[in-house]
Amino acid sequence: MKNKKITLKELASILKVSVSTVSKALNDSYEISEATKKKVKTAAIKYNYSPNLLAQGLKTRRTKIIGVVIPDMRAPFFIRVLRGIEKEASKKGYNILTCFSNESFEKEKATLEMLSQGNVDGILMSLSKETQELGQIDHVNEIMSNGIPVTLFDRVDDRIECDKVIINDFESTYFATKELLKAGARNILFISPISTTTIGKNRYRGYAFALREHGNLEEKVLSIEEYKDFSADLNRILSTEKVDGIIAANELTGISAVNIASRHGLRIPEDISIIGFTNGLLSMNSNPPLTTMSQHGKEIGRVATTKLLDRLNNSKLDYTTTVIETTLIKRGTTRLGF
Amino acid sequence: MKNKKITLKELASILKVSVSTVSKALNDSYEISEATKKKVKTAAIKYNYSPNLLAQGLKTRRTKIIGVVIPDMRAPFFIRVLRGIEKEASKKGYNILTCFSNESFEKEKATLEMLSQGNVDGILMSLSKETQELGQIDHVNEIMSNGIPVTLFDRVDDRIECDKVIINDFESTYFATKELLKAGARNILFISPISTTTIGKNRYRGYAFALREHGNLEEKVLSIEEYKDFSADLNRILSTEKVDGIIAANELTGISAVNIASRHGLRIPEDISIIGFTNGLLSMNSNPPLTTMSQHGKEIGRVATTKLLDRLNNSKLDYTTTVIETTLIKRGTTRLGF
DNA sequence: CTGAAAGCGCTAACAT
DNA sequence: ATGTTAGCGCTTTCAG
Repeated sequence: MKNKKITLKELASILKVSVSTVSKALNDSYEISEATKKKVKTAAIKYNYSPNLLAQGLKTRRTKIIGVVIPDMRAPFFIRVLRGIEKEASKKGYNILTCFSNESFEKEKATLEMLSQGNVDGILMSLSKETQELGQIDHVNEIMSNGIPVTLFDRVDDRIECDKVIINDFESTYFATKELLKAGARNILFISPISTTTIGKNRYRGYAFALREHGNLEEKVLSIEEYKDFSADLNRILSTEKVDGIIAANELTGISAVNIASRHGLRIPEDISIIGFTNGLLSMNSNPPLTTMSQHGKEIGRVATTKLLDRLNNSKLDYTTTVIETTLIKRGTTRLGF
Repeated sequence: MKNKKITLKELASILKVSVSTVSKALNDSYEISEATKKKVKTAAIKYNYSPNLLAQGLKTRRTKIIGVVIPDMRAPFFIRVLRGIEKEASKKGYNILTCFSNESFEKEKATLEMLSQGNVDGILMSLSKETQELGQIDHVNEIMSNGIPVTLFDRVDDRIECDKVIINDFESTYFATKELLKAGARNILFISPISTTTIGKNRYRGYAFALREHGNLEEKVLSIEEYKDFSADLNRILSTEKVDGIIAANELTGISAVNIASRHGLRIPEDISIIGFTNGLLSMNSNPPLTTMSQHGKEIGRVATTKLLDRLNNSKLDYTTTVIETTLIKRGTTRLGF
């Protein structure tokens, strides 16, 4: 009996009732008697009926799909966020349409345009690097003016009025730097491949502020444009300068720093302490395991999804910004007990 | 002028022509004169018209969306495949609806059901662990009988008739094992967290075959059920037995093996050689960097997408299985020159 | 070359 | 409590 898809109309004619009766029965309308509801529902199962989502969406203006725009799918952080989003969304009966902007403004814009063509009820996104460099926000505002709510996470823009979920970037590097200072480090290098993003800037500020507070210690900053040059750059710095602490603004550079320092003959954490960002698989499995600021990516995804779904059910809510606090996960690249 | 979304009907009334004329003009129908085509198209841009994908899909039975079902989003391999899929799909004007089965049969089944409700033109998927353990294939056959083509990748089932993209699992571990033998290893441990999947079984067979060929060397196999027990299990083996080579059937256990062996006081690769699977960030960034079998995940994704899209355009094609050959990436966990 | 009209599968007033 | 009907926005015969 389970076979080809069947339509409402066909089901109605099998049951010899009208389509609207079937539709209402399936949707548990108060207008329909319990008896027919039961009859319709069992028939629906028997004939393997399931509604055509396109038709339903066309009619109700609801697709139960939320679009997710991720800047970089290689970054473990975003993957964790995605996990959080997927879990929460599927719990609430929503599906996710995942798209990647690859840090490109044009791709991001094109993605939003396609998402605005009726497929999704709302959008979760993190701004691409290029978008933040260019300071563009029109494309985001435009999709919202089309009635599609957007919740931004991680990389946001103050000028966009919408729900946001961010981490306390400034404080996280501020505290990370203080930890290294407490452990005795005085020559702390800050490594960032995201110095052009809002979050990258805030992380730098936290680092710089801690140094200033601590007797105006000298800043050492390595901004990375291309990953391929990074190794050479860091090696040069380690050869020419004394460095006894490193703070990396993302996971990958943190891990690379561990490996490079280690090959450079430095003992970790005896000679140099290192703190990274994102508590992902890389950090857990490096040698030694990397002390890192956990951004609670899954939680960010979960909260962002909740906020978006809340808004879908009540568009009158005030816009809010939620800050997810980071946590320092102490592991082998920093001295114990500090 | 760029503002709210506008419909075909509205555009038609602005231009004082019929909706069908507008529709045909936009779709470059031969029935429409060049003059009106031009007029319509410029107006479409001026008034920021773009078609409602739901309505279009309802009518044409084409959504330009392909569903992707991934068993485990933490696995770097699948993420790489996803990248390949996304890139190829977006190049061809398709979007992807990404879903995760989390290695659960029920979730996989539910996902396929939802994907069969009209949202997607076709499906790319890799079977979940549980699905393979249970040997279930009905849910896949059912969605295909609903007219939605499926292309399986990596974890496939011979009993399902569809397009497939796989790697040469047997050969890859066969050659990997031979490499370790050539380097002098005689006590080679095979670690697998996927021993219940088809690919896991084939990888085991390749390993076993190489040992048998080489004078019936003794097999040592560690099958992992739970990651959390893994560390203890491996430590026990390393304490009680002589092991001078390890082949891990996936990336994560390969990396963990490196760390555990290293903490165990074994020098890598002098005392023990290790080969992992998947050429991901973890392997590149371990210490020492892991020698690994690259499965060319992006290529798998690209090819699978191509095959699916080809079938969407011509459902009469014969089903084919494409094998993507693995490549051994030699790095620091195996001795040079062997 | 253009337009009227039917209909994809569904929901929801509005009858009855 | 059930049915009739009018669309959602689009494509596509079929007429003109």
